[in-house]
Amino acid sequence: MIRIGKLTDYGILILTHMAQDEARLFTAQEVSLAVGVPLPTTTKLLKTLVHGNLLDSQRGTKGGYLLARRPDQISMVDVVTALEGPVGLTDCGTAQHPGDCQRSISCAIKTNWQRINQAVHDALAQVTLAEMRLPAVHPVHLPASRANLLRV
Amino acid sequence: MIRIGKLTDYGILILTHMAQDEARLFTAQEVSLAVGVPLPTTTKLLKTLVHGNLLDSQRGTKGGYLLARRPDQISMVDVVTALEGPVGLTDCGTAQHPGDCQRSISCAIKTNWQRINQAVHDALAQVTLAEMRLPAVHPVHLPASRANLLRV
DNA sequence: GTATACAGTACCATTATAGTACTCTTTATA
DNA sequence: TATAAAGAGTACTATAATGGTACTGTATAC
Repeated sequence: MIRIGKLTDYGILILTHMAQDEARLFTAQEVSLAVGVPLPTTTKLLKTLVHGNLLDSQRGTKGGYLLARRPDQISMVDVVTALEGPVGLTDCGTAQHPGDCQRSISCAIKTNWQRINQAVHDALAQVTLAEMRLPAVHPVHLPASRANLLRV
Repeated sequence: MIRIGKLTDYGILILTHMAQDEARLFTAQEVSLAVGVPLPTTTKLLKTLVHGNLLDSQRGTKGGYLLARRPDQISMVDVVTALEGPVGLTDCGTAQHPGDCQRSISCAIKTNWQRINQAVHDALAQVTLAEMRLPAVHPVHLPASRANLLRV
């Protein structure tokens, strides 16, 4: 249920690593090695995170990436939004009756989904990168699931 | 970000429809027509919902499906869990260091993910099928996103 | 006994995701 | 000012999950 992609997982790993030394400039190669994610994938993620305004980049010989804000100013919504795309909902109605809100009950449902969405959004907003560095209060070990997916 | 599949969306549509007449027996065909989802897909979903103990089924000529519990006793976690699979997390560590919790920071992150997971879980648990029948307090219309995905 | 309706399973097509490669631009420094 | 280091941008491919369908089996009312 409710999935978060591998790349987002990596992205959080990357940001958490960089948060260890929050003002430092990291090269893509450094990050790749530290986190254990292949360089091409790492660079791709770093670029995306720059686009999402979570990282600043510096080009040239002594270039690299660094956090755009302090770790406690970066929440998981920011990260997930940057890596998985914008918040949004499907069009109203079913496939058979697109946009036909009056005809079906689906529109009322969609608006209710937004209630849920908001709750999920808030949940993600509450956790910052700074907190992710710390161990959870009650660490629990759940059994592994299939195929490297984070299933919430 | 955080996606809910089309089938889950349909499933909620189906359950919401059946909740209109909560003690009645519905045939798969009836449901299919009412909700506007093709019969094969509808039956697949109905079967899955029976497995998830959200519906009871009755075989034979006068058979059909009905809600296993009252609509206010069925939450969105139940539905989403039934249709998208069990709650769980990936294995600890990165692809390079599977299960190697000490070596990397990822394990601490995973346990923190569970905090988020719990929040999401709670958010879904708070909304019941009974509530889904009602219009939201503040209905908002967000722009449509791509490819029939519910993006939370 | 037969028609109806659900149960179970296995399969195929589509699509999103993950991952990679290649070319271009910027900048420090020798 | 030439060069090498490092990021920017884009486009492509393979894999895997999802969505959708078909087929065979089983129960039950009339």
